[in-house]
Amino acid sequence: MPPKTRAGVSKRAANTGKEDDGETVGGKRKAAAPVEFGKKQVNSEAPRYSHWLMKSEPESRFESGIDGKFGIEDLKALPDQTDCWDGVRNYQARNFMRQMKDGQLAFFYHSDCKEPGIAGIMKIVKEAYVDHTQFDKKDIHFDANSEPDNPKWSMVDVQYQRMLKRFFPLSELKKYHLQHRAKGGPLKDMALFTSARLSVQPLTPEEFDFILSLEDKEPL
DNA sequence: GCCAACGTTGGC
DNA sequence: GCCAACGTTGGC
Repeated sequence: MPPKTRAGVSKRAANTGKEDDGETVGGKRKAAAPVEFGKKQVNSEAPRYSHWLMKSEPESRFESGIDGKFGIEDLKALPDQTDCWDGVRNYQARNFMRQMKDGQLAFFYHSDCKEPGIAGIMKIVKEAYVDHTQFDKKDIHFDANSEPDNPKWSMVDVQYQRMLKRFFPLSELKKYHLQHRAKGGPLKDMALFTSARLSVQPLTPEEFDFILSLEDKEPL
């Protein structure tokens, strides 16, 4: 149930709902999109991603009197170690969740905390369905502009898989990213850096595998 | 349909 | 706490 990022609903949202289907993202801006996912695909089909990274804030931070903290330890502690990833209020992030398939893996990323970085791995165990919090007036993610017969926001269920053998700090990932950008390598276009604020991001298998391989390496 | 203003994210 | 980056809104 925890809202994973603070993404509140904009008070100024006066949405007609027209931006909400398909791959087109809310904004019309050409979005500095070094990765192709921002663009509308000419031949319809959205690219099929197989791996993901999802951000959540593991440390307490009160907003409207509500603590949105949710780290990987919180997920691990739940019954079935499973939870719904509610509270996403960004179209790009939502659209990625809608592409997620049962059984796919996602990194659990800790954001907005002392040590941001990747903490562990989870699995998608339920594909996108209606995020109920958009209709709950008392929920911090309530969206007055979303109509029950045409809900704007979706969520997926995720299940804890395991912690990484060691934590991968953002700072370390960034060093690799910069190296790879200069000389080539799997992390050269990683969304964590090219679309830094996106809370749900796709990873290529190469990115995913490379990051996993760091488990057996010394911290850079 | 452009774009300035506003609000949020999230690293530092 | 600061503030750069950038998505979203809404005036024109």
